[in-house]
Amino acid sequence: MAFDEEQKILDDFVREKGLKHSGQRKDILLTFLKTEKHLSADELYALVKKKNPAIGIATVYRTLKLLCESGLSSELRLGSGAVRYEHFYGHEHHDHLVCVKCGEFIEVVDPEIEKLQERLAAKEDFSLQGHKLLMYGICRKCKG
Amino acid sequence: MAFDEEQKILDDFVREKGLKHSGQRKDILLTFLKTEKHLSADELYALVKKKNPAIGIATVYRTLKLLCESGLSSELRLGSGAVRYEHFYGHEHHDHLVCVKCGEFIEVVDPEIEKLQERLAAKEDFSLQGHKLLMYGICRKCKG
DNA sequence: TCAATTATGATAGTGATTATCATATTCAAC
DNA sequence: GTTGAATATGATAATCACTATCATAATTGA
Ligand SMILES: [Mn+2]
Ligand SMILES: [Mn+2]
Ligand SMILES: [Zn+2]
Ligand SMILES: [Zn+2]
Repeated sequence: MAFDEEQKILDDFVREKGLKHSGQRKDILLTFLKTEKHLSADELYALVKKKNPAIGIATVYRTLKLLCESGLSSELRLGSGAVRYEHFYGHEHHDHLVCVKCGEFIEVVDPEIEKLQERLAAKEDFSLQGHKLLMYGICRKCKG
Repeated sequence: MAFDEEQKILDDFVREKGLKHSGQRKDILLTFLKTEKHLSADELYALVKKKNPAIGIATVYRTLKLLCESGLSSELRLGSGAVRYEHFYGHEHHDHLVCVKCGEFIEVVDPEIEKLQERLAAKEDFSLQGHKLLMYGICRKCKG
């Protein structure tokens, strides 16, 4: 069975919090991990239902919250509309170029930008904990 | 009467779009301009009502949309919760340090970061139109 | 096996925003 | 100035993405 590491992370998190195990959470986790996309709760719900049609949307929301808390997933908020979730564990930090035409995400990192953010925060005597950088524009494909 | 430039921008925008003028929009604009804060629609509504108690929240939302379209205001989305609006016309582009404790915004710019974003986008053959950089952490005051 | 505790699914409720609609205003043409 | 077609407004219903509630089911340590 794949995704052993990720499953262990969730199991440990659940145990540590005094929670109990459930098949639904496992189904949701595995479905989430199988897709490398930036999914909304609704989109993930649709996918999980193929494997387990009895599942409820509330459980998907509850599980996504656990995945974020345990470090397996992280939120992505663009404009209005639903929050999207992406893999976090085992993925390097990255920022996103978002195509305003087709909605495509391009994942990017620039170590220099990361460093300059630290410098910028330090100048304000601000303890930087994290950041979200979204860059909007037109992707290569959409430029034609 | 102050804010002549801004009023002209809205007037021109309204005329160009074939819309009509209204006192409510003027009240909302002037109230928005008088406050240098990052306001939500509800907060602005509360302020405008002091000057014009008959005004409706729907008109505040409609006007904020016009202000953004005409380049007088721009949206700021942090986490969940209401969208916030800040002055755009006559203000240099800037990004924000957001204190996760007190909610304070610190406005910052780093020309090098701006430039590196362009380089990053160019590398992906992506036409950059804009960006939103939010940096989260603890501000000087909250560190004590 | 048992009992305490947590998980689940259905669904009601919420908060922010948007749509609808009857009425009021604006404004160009007379 | 009056008119009338078009837009604006305020009240409020509707929507969207969640979040809370609750009765029932599953988990788990004793
Ligand atoms: Mn990503
Ligand atoms: Mn600002
Ligand atoms: Zn594209
Ligand atoms: Zn602070």
